[in-house]
Amino acid sequence: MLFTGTHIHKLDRKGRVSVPKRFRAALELEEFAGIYLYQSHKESALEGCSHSHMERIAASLDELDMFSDEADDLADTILGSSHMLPYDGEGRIILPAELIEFARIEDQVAFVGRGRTFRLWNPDIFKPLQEASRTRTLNRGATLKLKPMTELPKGARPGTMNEEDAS
Amino acid sequence: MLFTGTHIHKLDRKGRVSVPKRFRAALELEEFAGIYLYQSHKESALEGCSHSHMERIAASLDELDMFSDEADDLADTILGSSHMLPYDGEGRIILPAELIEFARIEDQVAFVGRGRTFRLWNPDIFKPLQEASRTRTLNRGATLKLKPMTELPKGARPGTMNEEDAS
DNA sequence: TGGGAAATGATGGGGGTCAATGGGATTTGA
DNA sequence: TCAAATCCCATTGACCCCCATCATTTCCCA
Repeated sequence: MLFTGTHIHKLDRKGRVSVPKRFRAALELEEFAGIYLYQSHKESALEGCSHSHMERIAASLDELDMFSDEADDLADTILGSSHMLPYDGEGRIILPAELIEFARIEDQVAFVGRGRTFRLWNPDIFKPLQEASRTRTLNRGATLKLKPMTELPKGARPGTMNEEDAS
Repeated sequence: MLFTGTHIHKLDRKGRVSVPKRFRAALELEEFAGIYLYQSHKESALEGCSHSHMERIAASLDELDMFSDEADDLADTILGSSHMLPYDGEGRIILPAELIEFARIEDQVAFVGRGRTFRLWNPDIFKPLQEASRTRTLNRGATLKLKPMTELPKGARPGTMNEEDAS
């Protein structure tokens, strides 16, 4: 149930692109056969997630004060600008023109796994950023403190579903 | 079911507008085939929801002190000014003149998903506001604290069908 | 271990279907 | 009786189903 790796696929003349088989497999138990995409806040990229992840975002927004400005902004930015994209018979989606333009995608799309979510990039834009990010990580000598297995929620091995990152 | 995305439809000469297919699908199990609309108290927009959500609002109002000013005001603004709008055979509603005027809608209507509810806007008014929301969200460095999967309602998660529930 | 089937995933494109829209006809209700 | 709401049907264009082809990987067996 994790999205991992980078997969580059072609955007065809009809605006369609195949969702990588690995990603589709990670989504196959979902009630909605397709993915959600919305514009990233920080990057020239698209954020992608599953239906259940989107439900989780909506449920989390419900918890914020219903009339707070922050909830309003997040609802407009995430829920209001998201696109629900069903697969066709071959597991492709149609990338809306608005999103193609935003992410400055041309004839290729990079699907980049980020665990529970993934991103879509113009490969030419993503590549140098990835290198820079790798360099920063190395220079920083960053290490990741792993949670002990025993603290993970039940069923977290194949069907893991608990982390806090929504960026 | 969730309301997501922004869908722009045309308001015809008879004051009719098609409810987006995706939104109708999210409502199809409702007992009332149509939607509720009322004036937003913060924005130049219309709040929209399903019959069952309106029930939920009424129930929440019940919990407030029955004679408080706040309950009075909310009852007036929400329940008192709400319109129950049935679909015609093609899934359209007739937008009451009062609401068209309030939201300053002209020949187009933007349906904007907000999870359990949605809003109707004049697209020309909504667009710059959405941009501003995005900017504020970015500057605020806002991240959404996601609820743990286990607190989501059944059916909102794929785990309902796999080993996670078995234990 | 090399090479060729066979299976599977990715890509291309034709055409049918249905959602969105427009407008006329009929009914309802004040 | 008139106006507004509802029903009904026509049009159109985007989307989705289907199939054909191409590219890779896997598998099998010599």
